Amino acid sequence: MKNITLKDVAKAANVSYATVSRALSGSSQIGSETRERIIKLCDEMGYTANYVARSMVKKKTDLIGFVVPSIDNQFMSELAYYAETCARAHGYNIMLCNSGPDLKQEKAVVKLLLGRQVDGILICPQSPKTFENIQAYTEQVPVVFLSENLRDHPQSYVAVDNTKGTYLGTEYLYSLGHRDILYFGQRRSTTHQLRADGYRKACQKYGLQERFFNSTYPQSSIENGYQMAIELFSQPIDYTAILASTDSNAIGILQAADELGIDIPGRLSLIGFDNIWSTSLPRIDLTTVEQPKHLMATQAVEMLWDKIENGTQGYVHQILTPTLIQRGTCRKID
Amino acid sequence: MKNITLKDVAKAANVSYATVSRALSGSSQIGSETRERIIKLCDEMGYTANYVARSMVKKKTDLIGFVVPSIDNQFMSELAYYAETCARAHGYNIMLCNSGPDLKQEKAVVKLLLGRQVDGILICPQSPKTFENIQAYTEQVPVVFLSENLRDHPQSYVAVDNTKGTYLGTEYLYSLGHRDILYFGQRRSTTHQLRADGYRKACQKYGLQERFFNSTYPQSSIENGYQMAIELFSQPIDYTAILASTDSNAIGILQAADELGIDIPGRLSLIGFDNIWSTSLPRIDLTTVEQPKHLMATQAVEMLWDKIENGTQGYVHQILTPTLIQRGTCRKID
DNA sequence: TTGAAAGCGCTAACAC
DNA sequence: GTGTTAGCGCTTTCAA
Repeated sequence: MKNITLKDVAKAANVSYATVSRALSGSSQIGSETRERIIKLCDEMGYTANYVARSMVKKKTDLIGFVVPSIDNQFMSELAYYAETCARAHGYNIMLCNSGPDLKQEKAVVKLLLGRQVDGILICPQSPKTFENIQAYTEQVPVVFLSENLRDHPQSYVAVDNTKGTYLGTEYLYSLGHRDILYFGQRRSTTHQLRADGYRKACQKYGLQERFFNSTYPQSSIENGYQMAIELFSQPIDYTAILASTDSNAIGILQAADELGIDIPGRLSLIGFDNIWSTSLPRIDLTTVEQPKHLMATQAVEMLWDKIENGTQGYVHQILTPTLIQRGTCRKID
Repeated sequence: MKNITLKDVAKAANVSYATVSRALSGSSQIGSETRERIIKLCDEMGYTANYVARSMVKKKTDLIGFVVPSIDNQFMSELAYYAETCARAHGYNIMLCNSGPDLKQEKAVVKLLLGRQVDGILICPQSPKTFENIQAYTEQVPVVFLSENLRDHPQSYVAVDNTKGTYLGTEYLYSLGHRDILYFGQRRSTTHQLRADGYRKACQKYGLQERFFNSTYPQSSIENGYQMAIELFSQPIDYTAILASTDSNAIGILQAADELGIDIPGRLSLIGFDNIWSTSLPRIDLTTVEQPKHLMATQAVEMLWDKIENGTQGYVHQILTPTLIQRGTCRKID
């Protein structure tokens, strides 16, 4: 299994190994006939360039670290797909790391990635504390944060306009005739605060009463959404629609409603947020606010790419526009 | 942003840089007092070992290539999660590559990974042709195939016992009183042939008539399942249960049945295969055959690990046992 | 126990 | 246009 190196090829071609290197790198400093002869020879000998050695001298690995709390999360895996594809198109490869469940591990993987000499890091923060958690490293390598709003932190990130998203959702419910809309969400993260803000703004605009139901669980999940919804539904339902802060929460609400015989959308309209893939399943068919995942991932990669290739300094906060996906969980009322 | 190297630390510590290397690698060839002094110093100076340089001399990168058709596929992303976690626990990192949609790209990414000097490759084949497609490379680096049966190919793989899975499903339907069971599946891949076999075996065992409905689409997906189901349901339904070859197909069937007012499980029982996460959604609640994803991924990583660390030759076909997940889409009949 | 030095495979600056 | 050579940051003999 001995690897064929540049030297081997050089020997076979009877040239110095710098010449082989030139032929392969497409340098202009070489005779086209020599070049072709060498390229052909490399092919015949089954030579594969050693990227590690190249990285060594170039001080550049063409590697991007991709850090997510958990790649099996639907939202993350979609982002990962687009990010990997886009990165590879730019000549970069992805090193994948799951950062969950705690800040310690998140920090550890970022450090590890640094040791691997990645040219940049793309990170979906696992918590609002992530920024501070890895601050020591963000000075050593270009980093772009993805999917979480960092608000005014001096770091580049790409996220959706969360406030606009919930505003859109609320407005849509209003246009359908709903006047009593409940916001169902988490308290903790910045993202959730921004989403609550959008709801609040729309309520003010349309003169609706603000009604919050805040989950005591820090993480949004189907299970948590379900538990909270059961609690919610034990009280009188004096509203006609629910705006959930995430699709997971919304699906949990759906489950609770099904069990309790509360018809959605007959009795209650429901809107989620994220547009994860499952929401489009026929039996779920959840009306929701879409995060433009393809665009988010692509923009994040290109932002990072720009930092790496051009050494662009400073930071940019890229806020993408969400769109409402109308499906079957909302109905018009009078 | 100048990186601190061994040399810098050595200079500061007033020792040769070999000594620093020894201190860090936990060599016994060093005075414990020197070691501690150096380790402390490394910490203070914020030294991070350069993995690329180490790889260079060790001729080992501690990197595993992970190739999947598309990471946003639920099944794949679950495997990826477990694989990454397990690999990292063994000191390896994952380079992620999407191989879809064609064999050309699959081959390209494997070649790329080789150039990256990965120590091994874990691959979820995108087609039965994958084996031949990348054969040129499987001699150059340890490779473990994941999730597809390669049958008698002389390559290591980890897969579920597909035949047993459908056998289990058929048997379960039989135990529920079903005597007319339709198998709904793809033709192309080995996996699907094996799944069809399991159905066939169970039919023979229990004296049932074999009834196949084969999709003309090569890929299983909700959309394809739906289209085929619409076609299927345009003919008389003279069976009481459907055994679908995948969860995606099953969910497509569910959609078609919903639209046509065919009650599941009232009129028709339905079983899927894979137990992808969506099947557990409250409104889907699909009875299905589980592939032990955690075990599959872990075993595959450890198999690869064994090949890498111990240079284990030969190949092993690891066939894992599927289990039936009873949920809400099957009912007892008389 | 420590230091000196070779070399991993490659790129790039410098000669010719 | 092509060859020579000096490293990139590290591990690992070999000497001391």
